[in-house]
Amino acid sequence: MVYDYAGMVALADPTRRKVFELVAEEPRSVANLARTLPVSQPAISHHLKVLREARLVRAEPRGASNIYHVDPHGLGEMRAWLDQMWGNALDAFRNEINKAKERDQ
Amino acid sequence: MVYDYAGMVALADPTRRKVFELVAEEPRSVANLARTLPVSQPAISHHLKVLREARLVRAEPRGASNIYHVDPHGLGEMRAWLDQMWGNALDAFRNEINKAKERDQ
DNA sequence: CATAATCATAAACCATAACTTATGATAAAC
DNA sequence: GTTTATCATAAGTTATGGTTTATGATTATG
Repeated sequence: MVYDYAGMVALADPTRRKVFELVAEEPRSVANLARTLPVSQPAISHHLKVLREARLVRAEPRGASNIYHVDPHGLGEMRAWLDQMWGNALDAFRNEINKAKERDQ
Repeated sequence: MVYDYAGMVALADPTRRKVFELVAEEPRSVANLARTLPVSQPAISHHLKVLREARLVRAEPRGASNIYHVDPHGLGEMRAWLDQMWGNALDAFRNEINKAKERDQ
């Protein structure tokens, strides 16, 4: 797995999480997001850049606007990595339980 | 859903992620983690506190030691929340696709 | 009882990152 | 062609968070 955790970092910030959720709800322009959230337009642009580099969203130019959508591929990558991580964690946990049971016999 | 994202924040830091992975591999004491990783013992304690408050790990005193384990319940909560989040995101994405198709007919 | 080991917390420090204002570039509208 | 709207980037400030050293509390060890 070559996933680099960028998605975790991206979604760890509350403002950025809100941006993502709004974009996930329906595609939106930067201006729309800036109007909706209580931060400046450059702040929105910056958050979108982080989300973009984490492949959680994708920009699509429409005239002077940039419409942002979720990127299902990036989302899938992150999901796969997390599924594996806590799959491993839960497997290890089950092993511990079993070892403990054997000891107690 | 009342999940408060603490798990995302917890796993966004590389050191903390490493701590979690080591604990997930097998239960470990604070001293063991401090010996294994290139950070001080207080740093380890601090990271464990964040992971604990996110309910990703659980402490179990054994003499003077504190043995940390993964907490399957907290892990399950985070997983459920994420599954719902990107479930919603992917549903919304599919809706957009369908709307676009209808428009193009 | 004295010493050593384990751990959590507090204080201080520093790097990073989240914001703001300012600016320039591109595209639409008039 | 001028103006207006949209957006990204740069510079600078503030806030946050990860780290270390110092310390005290608790538990085992001799």
